[in-house]
Formats: sequence, structure tokens, C-alpha cells
Amino acid sequence: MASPRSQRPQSVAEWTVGELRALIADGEYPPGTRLSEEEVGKQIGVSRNTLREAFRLLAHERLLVQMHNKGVFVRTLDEADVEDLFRVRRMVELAAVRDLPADPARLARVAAAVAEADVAEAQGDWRALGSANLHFHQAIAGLSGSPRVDELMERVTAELRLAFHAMEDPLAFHKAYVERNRQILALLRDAKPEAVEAAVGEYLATAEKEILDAYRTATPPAGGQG
Amino acid sequence: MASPRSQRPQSVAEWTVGELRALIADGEYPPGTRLSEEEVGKQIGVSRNTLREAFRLLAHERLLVQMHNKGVFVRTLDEADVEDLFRVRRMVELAAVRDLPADPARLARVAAAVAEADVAEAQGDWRALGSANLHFHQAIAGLSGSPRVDELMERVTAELRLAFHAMEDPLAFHKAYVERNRQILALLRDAKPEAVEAAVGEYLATAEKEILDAYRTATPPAGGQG
DNA sequence: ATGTGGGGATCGTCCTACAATCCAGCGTCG
DNA sequence: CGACGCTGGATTGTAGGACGATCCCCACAT
Repeated sequence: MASPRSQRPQSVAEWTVGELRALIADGEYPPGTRLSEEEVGKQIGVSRNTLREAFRLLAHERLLVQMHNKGVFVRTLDEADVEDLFRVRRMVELAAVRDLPADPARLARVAAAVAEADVAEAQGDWRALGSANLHFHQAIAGLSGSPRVDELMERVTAELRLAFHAMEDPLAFHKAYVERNRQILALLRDAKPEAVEAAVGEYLATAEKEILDAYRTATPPAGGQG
Repeated sequence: MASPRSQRPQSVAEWTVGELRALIADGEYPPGTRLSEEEVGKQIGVSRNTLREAFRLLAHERLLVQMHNKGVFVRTLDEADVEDLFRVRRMVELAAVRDLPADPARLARVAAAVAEADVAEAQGDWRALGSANLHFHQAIAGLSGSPRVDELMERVTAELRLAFHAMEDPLAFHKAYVERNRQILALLRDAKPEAVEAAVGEYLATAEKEILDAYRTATPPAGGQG
């Protein structure tokens, strides 16, 4: 029944978490959607118990919000959320590039993300392009070599993806950053920490502004859920 | 039945999470302990379903580890964990004091933590003293004014607490940092960012070294748990 | 000493049950 | 005609039972 997007689920509950995460990221369940336990359970083929375990986890990751006796909803980010997410990104990404590791092999993941973006751009797939860009920045954060930072960044990007759905022209939005990321990679290869830090900082400022502008332009859907 | 350490549980599952967190932090369930679903469920008075929701959450927070078909165990930190935790602390705490907010009112929480430590030290309660010290550093991180950083730091300190149980003389260990924290508070009040950053950095280096030394001295309990 | 095969215990998952709560629709009353 | 309040249906929150799968311990045989 469920799509074969999964890996090798060690447990049904874990698999369910991944499945839901993917469904949310892909916009199958857009922000604001109410996820009925019975319905979703039937749809992806797990019991209510297992599903509730997954819901609780994803709520903890801020991808869902649980409203007592009313159900769980896909999270809708507000401006404060976006600002906070970028605050965290600044902290994480700038710290990562500030103390650059001597090991250039670590740049492989960064380079891979750039290549991924090229493919996605060629295909005009904005969702894949957005993912590629996020992967790029996960790789940047990954330069710190910290498992916990990696996990944090994964959560941050997952949340940020929720904001993408608010963009008017996602393809154009994401396209603008491909070149920028390529330049950052070049600076990383040249081992110029200050230049990298400046470039990443500038990137983050621009992206934040652009997303916030989109938020302020769009009619606030009013449906308060927090 | 369960102790009145809880707050205002919006749901039993949530309350259970808090309860377990407290039991682990207090050393009631020391690292390595196996938590039987049936046993714990009976003990704190929740059904197995609810308990499993809580377990899954705490495993996600790295306070527990779930081993397939073998049960959940209280996490045991290894050296790499401690190093990573301090890596994150450096990133978070140094970033927080680097961009100091002009608002001195934010220092209230920091000051409160110092006072808390004084009380705990006077009473010779090492657990309370350890908590106070952690609260101090949560307050430091809180200077960033980011909800997500706050949450991250809460998780980091919860994990770090697991390491405290490995210390030989916890009271002496924690005592050493009270004065240090008081000095940091003074520097914060004087609004001397560089000095604060240096002091916090030095603090972290010392604490990390001390904990790691304790780990290397203690006989490695060998019980690998994933 | 080593290998093998139960047997018991626990986990993982699903299912059912039921009180608590919310929501929509409807009727009553001002 | 609009506001209020009630009832009924639907959904959540939690408990509890069922059952296969898996692991661990131990007796037993080689």
C-alpha cells in the first residue's frame, strides 16, 4: 500500500515516522491539514497505537501540533518561527565554517549537494531543488562533525520546508541560491574561512528576508493553531 | 500513586514523559538500567500504550535507547558523547554571549541560577547543585532569546546529567564551578563580551576535561549498549 | 567444553472498549 | 430574525487484552 520511499524500517513505528515526514515534506499533507488518526492509519496501513507513537514524535519535532481532543495538524509556521529558525541556522552554520576542519574530504557532501541541485534545476523540479539546497546547508553544518548538530540541522531544515509552501514561485526562489552555493563551495575549497563566513551570513540574511517578505505579502490565513 | 513532582499534565502521556525524565535525572533509574514496560507501567500507573509513547519520545531525546526486542535502557554516555555535548555547548553558549543583548533584564535568569547554586551548596545537596549549575548555563544559552536554542540546551543538559553519575565525588566536582559562574555573571553585568566569551570558553574546557578524566579513570563498565 | 533444542518471558503490533471532549445541527426563546 | 442552549454523533485519549516474533536461559546431548 504505502509508497516505496522507505528505507529498511527497523520497526513499524519508525517507518511510520519516516513516511509521515516524507508526506509532509512533499506537501502531500500541507501545513494546516488535520490528520485524522483513523484515516491516516488506514491510509498508510498501521494501527492507531503505532500511529500515535509517530504523531507524538513528529509533534516533538515541531512538524505537527497536537491540540487536546481536537487532533493533530501539520504545523503552520509564523514569522517568529522563521526568524528563530534562521537564528539557529546562523548559529550553527557560521560556527561550522568558522572552525573549518583541515580535512578537505569533508567537502564531499557539500559538493554532492551542489551536483544534486544542478540536476534538479535542469529538470525544473522545485521540490527537489529545494531539497538539494537544504542538503547543501546540512552539509555545511555537517562540517562541524557533530552528530547532534547534524540532527539539529535536520530538524531545522524539515521545519523550514514547511515555509516553502508559502512561497509564490518556489522554483524561482530556489534557483537564485544555486549559484550562491556554488560560490560558497569554491571558497571552502580555497580554505578562506572569513570569506566563507561572510558569504554564508549573507546568504542567510537574503533567504530570511525573502521568506519573511513572502509571509507578509501572503494573506495571513488567520487560522491560529498555536 | 506517582510522586507529586509533576506540573499540570495536559495529557497522561506528557505527564509520563516528565515523570520519567525526572526519575532519570534524579538517578532513580541510573544509566544502564533496563526499564521493563510492564514493571514501569505498573509503578507509575499508566498503560503500556501510553508508556510506549513516552519511551519513544525519550529515546528520541537520547535519554533512553531502544533495543529491538530487548527493551529500553537508560542511556550510558561514552566519551564521544561527552565530547559532542561539549562541542554543542561551545557552539551554543559562546554564540549566546558573543551577541549579547543590550537588555540587562535578561540576566535575571542567570542571576537566579547563581542564587540557586548558593542555596544548594549551603545544603550540601550535590544533585541540586548540579542542577543549579546546569540552570546557569541554560540561562546563558537563553540569552540568545531563541526558543529552539532553549529547547536544544535543555536536551543537552539532560543528557549531560547522565554523565554526572559517573563522577566519583559529585559535590566537589560541582562546587568548583559556583565561583566561576559568579564571575561570569559579573562580567556579563559589566557588558564585556570578549571577557565573557573567554571565561565561558575556559569554563567549558575545564569541565569537559574533568568529566572525561573521570570517564577514563573509572573502569569502563563494558556493557555496550549501542 | 561445546553445540543444540526447548520453554518462558518480554517486546512489537494490532484490536476492541469506553469515558471525555468537541462540533454541528436544531429547536427554543427573546 | 438572531442568540442561546441542548442533544447526538464523531473523534480523541487511555486502558487493556491478544498473539506472533524474538530473545535469553538452561537443561541436555554429543
